Amino acid sequence: MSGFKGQATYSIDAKGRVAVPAKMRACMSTDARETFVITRGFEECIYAYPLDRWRDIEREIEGLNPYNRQDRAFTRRFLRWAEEVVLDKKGRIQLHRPLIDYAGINQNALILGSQRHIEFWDPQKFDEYLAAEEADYETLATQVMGG
Amino acid sequence: MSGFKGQATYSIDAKGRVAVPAKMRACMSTDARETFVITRGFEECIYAYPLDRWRDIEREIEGLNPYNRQDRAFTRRFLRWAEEVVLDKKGRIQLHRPLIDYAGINQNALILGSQRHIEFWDPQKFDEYLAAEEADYETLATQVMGG
DNA sequence: GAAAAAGTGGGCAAAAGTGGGAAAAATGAT
DNA sequence: ATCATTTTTCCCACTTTTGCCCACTTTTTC
Repeated sequence: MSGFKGQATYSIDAKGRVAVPAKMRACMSTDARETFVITRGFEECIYAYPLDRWRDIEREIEGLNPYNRQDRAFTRRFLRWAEEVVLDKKGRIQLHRPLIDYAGINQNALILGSQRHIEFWDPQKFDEYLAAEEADYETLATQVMGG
Repeated sequence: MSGFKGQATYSIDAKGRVAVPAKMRACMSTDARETFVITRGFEECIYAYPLDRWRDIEREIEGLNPYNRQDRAFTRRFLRWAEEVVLDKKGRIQLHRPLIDYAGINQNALILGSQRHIEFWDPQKFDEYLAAEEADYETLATQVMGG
């Protein structure tokens, strides 16, 4: 079982449904393949974690100190927008208004595989995000992965 | 199992299929011989990694910090174009439009073995690339490998 | 020079993606 | 409490894309 990767641009219908690309569904363990936890992502997009990955994140959260003010603040902000959703028979995920509005998505969604999770973006917003990052790809690669 | 080397010029058909040269297929471990991960390469070409080699790369990506902005940016840009493809019965790889267009390939592809991965180039683009590099081969060798 | 392997091309069936409608459930007003 | 309205859930049908298979040509090998 490998990490999520690749991209797709799919339409969102009037009911807020988007298909999870088959190639991404294939990356998940068969038992966790039906349920995702979706939430606000960093930068203006929606994150979707397969249930088993979400369990790992929960474990990290449980490692925080409830007697520490900052830890409490982070926990509240982090969990606030998270919700569990089940794929329908055609492999679609149901996104709810508040999340769709947060990501600014309408009509089409750009779907990105990002190793441990899937991201849903408004295509235009993603372009703007890429353009706004100061470092170009090659520089970034050298910085992050070591030169 | 040795590294990839050598070159070939094969045709791309209307569906975007190119044969992986038999001599390169022979360089792969028998179990990983069927699946590649293809993605945008540095410079305008397509990289193809055998699955086992890709696993190593994924491990590096997993070492990044999802709570760090730069790490997220790199992960998105890096994984965006990656996709898993399985060779068909005749040993061909399926390249999709976006990658083909990125590399500017039409009709024919120049296929290069490059140690850990295989590269697909538009033949003309590769010539231009060679011509554009300021350092000639001998100088480059001295600089990179130490003189 | 024949047999086998490698490379090229196209057709067909299955799966993926898209949209919409009916049944069931929830909500709210009289 | 009942009925109407809205929302949600489930299922079905259509279109497009993808994957799979077969046949042919060319090249290599013995």
